[in-house]
Amino acid sequence: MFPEERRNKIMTMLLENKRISVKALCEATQASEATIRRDLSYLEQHQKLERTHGGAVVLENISLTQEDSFSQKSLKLHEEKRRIAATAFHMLEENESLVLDAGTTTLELAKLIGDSNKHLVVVTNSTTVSQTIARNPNVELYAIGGRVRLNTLAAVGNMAMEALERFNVRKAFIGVNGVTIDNGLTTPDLEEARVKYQMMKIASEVTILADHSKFKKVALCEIAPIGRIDRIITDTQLKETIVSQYSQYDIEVICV
Amino acid sequence: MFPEERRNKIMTMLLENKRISVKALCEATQASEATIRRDLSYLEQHQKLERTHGGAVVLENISLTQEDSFSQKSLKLHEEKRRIAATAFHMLEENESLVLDAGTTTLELAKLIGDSNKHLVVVTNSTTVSQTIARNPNVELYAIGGRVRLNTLAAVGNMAMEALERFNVRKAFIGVNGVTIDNGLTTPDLEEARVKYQMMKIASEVTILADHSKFKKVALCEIAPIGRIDRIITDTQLKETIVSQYSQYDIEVICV
DNA sequence: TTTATTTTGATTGATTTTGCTTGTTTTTAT
DNA sequence: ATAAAAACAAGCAAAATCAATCAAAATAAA
Repeated sequence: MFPEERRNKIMTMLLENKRISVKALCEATQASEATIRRDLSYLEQHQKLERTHGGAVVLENISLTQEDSFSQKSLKLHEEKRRIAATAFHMLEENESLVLDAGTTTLELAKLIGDSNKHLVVVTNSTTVSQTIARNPNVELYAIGGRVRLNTLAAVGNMAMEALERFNVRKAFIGVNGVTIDNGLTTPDLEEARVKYQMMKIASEVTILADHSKFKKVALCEIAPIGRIDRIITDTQLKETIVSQYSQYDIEVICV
Repeated sequence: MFPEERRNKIMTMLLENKRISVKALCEATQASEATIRRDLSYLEQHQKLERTHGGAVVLENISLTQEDSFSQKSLKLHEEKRRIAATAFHMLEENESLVLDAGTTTLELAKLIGDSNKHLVVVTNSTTVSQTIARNPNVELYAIGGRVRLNTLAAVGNMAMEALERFNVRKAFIGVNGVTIDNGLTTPDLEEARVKYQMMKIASEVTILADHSKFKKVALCEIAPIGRIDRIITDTQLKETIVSQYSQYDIEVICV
């Protein structure tokens, strides 16, 4: 068995079980432990796996809070979210009013607002967004109350819906989990979907923040049909053919 | 199970629940407590989590500027506030409902609730308290919305007042800036005073959390007369003569 | 074929990991 | 306040795993 052949086999076996022991690899390849270890060392140096005492495990990107341990891909996706948020931020004019929902991309926007001096009126149902935006003393901040979903820290339910009704804002920035022409905008949780829809209703201009991975995906609950929105900000990896489809519905697609 | 594999599992489990106990990890990984503790130590050193007695919690990237403006206040008499909060916490029964206002002492109480498993229904107008309490998955959390005062991160104003009206809770825990027999409970901001009063109205039992430094002080705005409350939790530095005065008004004063 | 290079497997001592035990600290209950 | 219980850190020794070294084997180049 050639060295490369053996390394391929190692990777195959590793990906099957997410883990693999040196012993199992010796059996499978009929090579000595020393050879296997050398292979594992090599593969680790080439960022193909992570060695551990007794074997190896697949590279995982755990830790949502620790950004340094993010894998290449999710780091990149994060970079894209930041660019999307930055574009949205630059669309904001002085003294404009906006509503922000809960989500990772909108949180990025919140960070930009929080670290700026822009005068804004912000409405949000997200505890996290509130706290972030509060760093900017020039913001007039309105928190939407209601039952709090603990995993997203967003207020939902009737109270949130009614509270939102009282506001009228210029722009809405909404994060979603799925975007398609046929199924429109979708998200996994029904109550959050309703809140997001309500946010759209109270805004004169609706902008969706969604990186390319959200397109052609359908989540469980519909927020609104695609015709309900005015603009999507996404990243440059979105195919031109998809962009043009949305243009037919009078939706401005901004790729950054 | 390899060490790295086990640590990945720990992080996965941790991120699912925001908190995890050593015992649960022993069960899940079939490793000894010593091994788990070593792993937790390792992960803490690598800034992946925060250890606690009995387990670990996710790293909260607490809001920075706010944290600073808080920190000076909360550093002062911090020990006392923690003890006061702990006493309040032990007064809570399973499945009880309570309302918490914004403040450093109530935030200490929120931390205790957040790090516990107690089943509770919590109503609060504080973004910070919300986020802290949300660490406890057994809490049903209701956020009070409204205009957010940026320096305290508390919702105030008509919206907050109306939202509070909808609730009826067992216990209210209120922080104040001044406590006297004649002027009652006082605080510097009028709108916060009104919210605090509203919180008292919707609770069947009102407990004031105030360290000894708040006594014989009068702040600008009155929250409520002293007769309106049922109990004060304070620290042991409060003079006995003062304690007895409040007893005449049927107010239980607990010094811890 | 001869020579150089790479790869491999075996050996050895070093390192890592682990569970146990000890006594200490922290937490909880009384 | 005090006692009991739980959780902890530190040290230890056994087992597993590893890195380093070196010589033999395989491969490539001359």
